[in-house]
Amino acid sequence: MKNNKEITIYDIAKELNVSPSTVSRALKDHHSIGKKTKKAVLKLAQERGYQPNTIAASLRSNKTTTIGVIISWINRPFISSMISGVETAANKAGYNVIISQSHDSYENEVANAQALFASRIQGLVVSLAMETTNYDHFNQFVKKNIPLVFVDRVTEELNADKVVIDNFSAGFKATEHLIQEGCTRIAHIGGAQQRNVYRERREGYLAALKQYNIEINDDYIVENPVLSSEEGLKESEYLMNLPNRPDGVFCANDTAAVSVIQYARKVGIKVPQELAVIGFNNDPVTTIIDPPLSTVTHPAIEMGKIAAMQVLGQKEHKEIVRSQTIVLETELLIRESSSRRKYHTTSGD
Amino acid sequence: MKNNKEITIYDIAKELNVSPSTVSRALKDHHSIGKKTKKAVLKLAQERGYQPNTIAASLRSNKTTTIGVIISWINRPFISSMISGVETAANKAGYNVIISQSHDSYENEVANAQALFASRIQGLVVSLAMETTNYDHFNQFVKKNIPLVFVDRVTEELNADKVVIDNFSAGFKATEHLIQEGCTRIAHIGGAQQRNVYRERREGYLAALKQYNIEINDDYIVENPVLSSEEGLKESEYLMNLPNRPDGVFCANDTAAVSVIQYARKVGIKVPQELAVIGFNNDPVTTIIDPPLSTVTHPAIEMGKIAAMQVLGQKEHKEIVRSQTIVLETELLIRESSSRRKYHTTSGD
DNA sequence: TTCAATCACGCAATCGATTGTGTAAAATAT
DNA sequence: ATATTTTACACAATCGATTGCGTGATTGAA
Repeated sequence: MKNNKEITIYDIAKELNVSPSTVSRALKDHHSIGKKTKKAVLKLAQERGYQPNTIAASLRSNKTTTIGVIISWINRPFISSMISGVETAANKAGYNVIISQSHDSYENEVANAQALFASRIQGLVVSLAMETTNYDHFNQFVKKNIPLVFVDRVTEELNADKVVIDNFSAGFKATEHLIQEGCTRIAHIGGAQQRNVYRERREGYLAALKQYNIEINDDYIVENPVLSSEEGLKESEYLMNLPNRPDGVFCANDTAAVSVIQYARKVGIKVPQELAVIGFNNDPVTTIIDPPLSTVTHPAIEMGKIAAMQVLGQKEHKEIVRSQTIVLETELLIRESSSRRKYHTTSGD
Repeated sequence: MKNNKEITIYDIAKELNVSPSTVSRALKDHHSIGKKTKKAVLKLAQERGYQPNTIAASLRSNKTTTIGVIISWINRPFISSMISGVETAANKAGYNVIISQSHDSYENEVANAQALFASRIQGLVVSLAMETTNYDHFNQFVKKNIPLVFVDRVTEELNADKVVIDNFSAGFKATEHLIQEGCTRIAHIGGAQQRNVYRERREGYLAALKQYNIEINDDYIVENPVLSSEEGLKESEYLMNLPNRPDGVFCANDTAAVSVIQYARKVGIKVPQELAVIGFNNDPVTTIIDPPLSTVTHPAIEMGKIAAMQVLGQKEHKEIVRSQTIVLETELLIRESSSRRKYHTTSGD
C-alpha cells in the first residue's frame, strides 16, 4: 500500500494527459473546461480518493477556513453552550473552529491572540478574560481587517462587532422583581467592574432601587472578581451577618446565587420568605437547587451562532461595517427562590 | 500603512543582502550560520514584526500544528472539562485544537472525521457518538499513521490508543455500595449498550449482584439511549410503579440520577430511606441536589490532558505503539442520597 | 607553504493548488 | 473561402518556508 503519498492534481493530470491547471479548473467546474474532460477528471478524482490539499490552497489564496475562539474557561455552562453555537454555525459554513482558553488571565489571552493570529484565522470570536483591561492584542486583527466579534464580555475600546444582552435592563428587571416581591433591603453580589456585564448589571440594580425610592446602602453591594461557589459563600456570610441583614439578593451569576441559598439553608434563613434570591445565566443547577432559583436567561447557543455568522458574514465585504452591536433578548425566569408572595414553580407576573 | 503585506523571510533577506535560506536557517538557529548574521536577522525580524507563515511551513513539511477533537456535545460538564484538559495540554505543546461536535449522530461524526482529515490534523481525540457502530471513518487516520486516541467512549474494533476509566469496576463498586447500605432490590438505568461505558457499568452492576447472591430482575434493568432529564423521569416513573419497586438505583449518569431523586420527591418516596440513589460522573449538580447525590468521579480534565499527550507524544515515533490503553482511577463519592445507614456528607466506609 | 577541514552562505528545487496569459483548433459569421 | 469568435486547454509564475547540494573563503594542520 502506497498510502504514504496523498494524491494530488498532478497525479490526476499525468494519468489523464492533461495539465494540472486543467484538473484544478475541472474540479471547480470552470467554464473553460470541456465536458468530457471534466467528467474524466471528476471520475478519476473520485476513484483515487482525491482530497484537495487545503494547506496549499491556503498558501496560495492567503485564506484559511478557520476561525478562532478565545474564552475564559470552556467548562462553564454558558461558555460551552456559546461555543456549541459557534461551532454549529461555523461547521455549517464549512469552517473549522479553534478554541483557546484564557483561564481569565490577561497574559494567556494575549498569547492566545498571538497564536491565533499566526495561524491565519479568518475571524475571531472573543469573550474577554476577567482581568483584561488593555486591548492592544486585538488591534492586529482590526488592522488586517480580520472580522472580530466580542460576545457577552465586550469592550467599547475597540471598533469591533458585539453580541450581547441588555445587562442593564436585565439587572433592572431582576431587582424590580425583588422589590415587587416586597423586598426592601436588597443586596447585590457583583463581579469585576471592568467587565461590562457586571458593571451594567449593577447599574440596572442601582437604577431600579432609585426608581422605587429605595435608599442605596453600600454595605449591601459587594464586588467579587471570581464569583465562584466558595467566594459566593464568603460573600453570603458577610451579607447575612450585617446588622440589618438584606431580605433580597440579586447575584450577578447563578453560581453565587446558589451559594447564597446554600448558606441561608445552613444558618436557617428561609428562602424566599426571609431572603429572596435571584441569579443570572439560567445554569442547569438553577432547577436542581431547592428552592429552584429565579434567574435571567442568556440565549447562549444563539449568541454563539450569531457571533459566528457575524464573523463569517462580513468576510465578503471590502468595506466592513464596524461597531455593529447585536442585543439579544433576555427573559426573567421567576422561580420559587424569589417568590415571596405566592409559590409558583413556573414564571409568574 | 502598508499593513496589507505580511513580512516574509524574503523581505528580510533582501534588506540584509543575504539569501532567504540564510534567513530561514538563522531563525532556527542553524549551526552553519554565522553569529553576526544570526543576530542581524533576529534583530530585523523582531523590528519588522516578522511572523512565520505556518501555512507555508505546513505545506513544505506536510505537517500542521493542529489536533482535532470529536465529541458528542461540548456543552456537557464531563465533555467540556475533558476538552479543557486537551486544550491546556495541546496549547502548552504549541498545538491548536479544532473541535467538532457529532451531536451523537453517526453521520455527523463521519463528516467531522472527513473534515478534520482534510484539514491535515496531526492527531485526533475522539469520544464516540452514541449511535456509532461502524468505525471505518477512522481508518484513514490509522492508515496514515495519524495518532488516534479514544477517550471514555471507545471501541475495541480499532487499533488505537484509549484513555478510559474502569467502568466495570466502578459499576461494581457503586452497586456493592448500595448492597452494603442494605438495598435488596437494586435497579439500573443504563445507556446504549453498544457504548463500552454503559455496557461495562451494567456488567459491573450485574457482577456485584451475582457476587452478593442477589437475584437479577430484568424488570429492574432499563436501557435508555439518551439519559437526559426527561428520559430519566420516564424511567423513574416506570421503575417506581413496578409491583415490587426497587429500593436502590444505580444510574449510568448523574443527569438520570437527579431525575430519579426529583421524581421520588414528587411522589413522596424518601431518598435515601426508601430509595437509595447513586449516579455517575460527579457533575456539578450532584452537590446541589437535595439530598446530595452519591456518584463516581471521572477525572475529566486529566483524561483530556493524557489523551492530548498521547496524541502528541507518539508523533515522533516511526513505529507506533498501538493499542495502548490507559486506565485512570475513579473514586466512589458517597453522599446522602445513598447513605441509608448513617448520614454523612463526606465519603464514608 | 600546502593540503585538508571547517565555516558561512547561496542556488534551486520542492510542497500542491491557483490563475493570468498565450495559443492551437473548432465553430460561427461574413 | 476568409475573417472572427469561441472553445479548450497548456505554460509558467506565485504563495513562503525549507533543505540537499555546492562553493568560495577562512582556519588549522602537516
